Amino acid sequence: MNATPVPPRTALSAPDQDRVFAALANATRREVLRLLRDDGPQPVQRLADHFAMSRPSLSEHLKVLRQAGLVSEQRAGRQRIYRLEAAPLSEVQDWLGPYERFWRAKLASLGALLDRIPHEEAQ
Amino acid sequence: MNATPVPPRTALSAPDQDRVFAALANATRREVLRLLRDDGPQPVQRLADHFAMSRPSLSEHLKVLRQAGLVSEQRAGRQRIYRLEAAPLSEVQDWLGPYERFWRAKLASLGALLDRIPHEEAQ
DNA sequence: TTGACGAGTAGGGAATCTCCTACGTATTTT
DNA sequence: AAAATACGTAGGAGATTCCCTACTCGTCAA
Repeated sequence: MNATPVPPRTALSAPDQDRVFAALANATRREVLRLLRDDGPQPVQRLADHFAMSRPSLSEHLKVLRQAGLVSEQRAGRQRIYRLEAAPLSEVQDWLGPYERFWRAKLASLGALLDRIPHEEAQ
Repeated sequence: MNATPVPPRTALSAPDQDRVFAALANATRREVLRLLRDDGPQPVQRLADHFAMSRPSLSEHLKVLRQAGLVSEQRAGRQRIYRLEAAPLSEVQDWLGPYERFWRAKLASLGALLDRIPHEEAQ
């Protein structure tokens, strides 16, 4: 009964939360996270292949992600391997928790409403 | 078997997601959401009581939240009652889904690591 | 050791954000 | 009808974002 199944998670400070949400508020950065998630850790050049923008601009996006704690970098020769760090996303999920009942209530009543509408096959 | 337990949820377009995440990337706006969540729908003046900033500035924050679909406004005399709209937050949760296994893996291994450290009672 | 390569930084420009004060507008009270 | 109330918008200042091109730095290959 002394085991620690889940380590303690410290809630992020407001500025840290700002940084995480701001990092996510950009389609390029979300796509980087998706690539790291689906294709695993990879160097900058391979990430850059997926974007039309200049590589230095992508470098800046990576910096924003790093400062938000969403990715980490590991040097390998002259490459830098970026890796997804999902911990801040679990903080986002924790933040969402208290709101969940609101959208569940809404979706449930909308579902009930839809059920009351006669189903028409064609328009 | 023709009932609709949950209504169809259309995924947000990238610019819409940008708007939601950007709206959340500000402590004042997150606090507004919390107030609407915990204290229910309320007029602008009552929200403004909680902030040091000018009321017009808060009005602009409310506009950002409105444009992200996170709040709705209903006029009542010369007041405008703001209400939490949690639907976009459920989109955020959906977006988080595919990342969940990453932080679960990380937290689990960290938990296991902590379990291997001898528990010391005092420093 | 010289050159090429992978990646970050510097600096700059246009747009956007976040705050302010002043003002406009609709509604309610007197 | 006039004054007060509740709120939004206009316009502006200063900071930040997001993109670019040029350049620097470290590492590997010839």
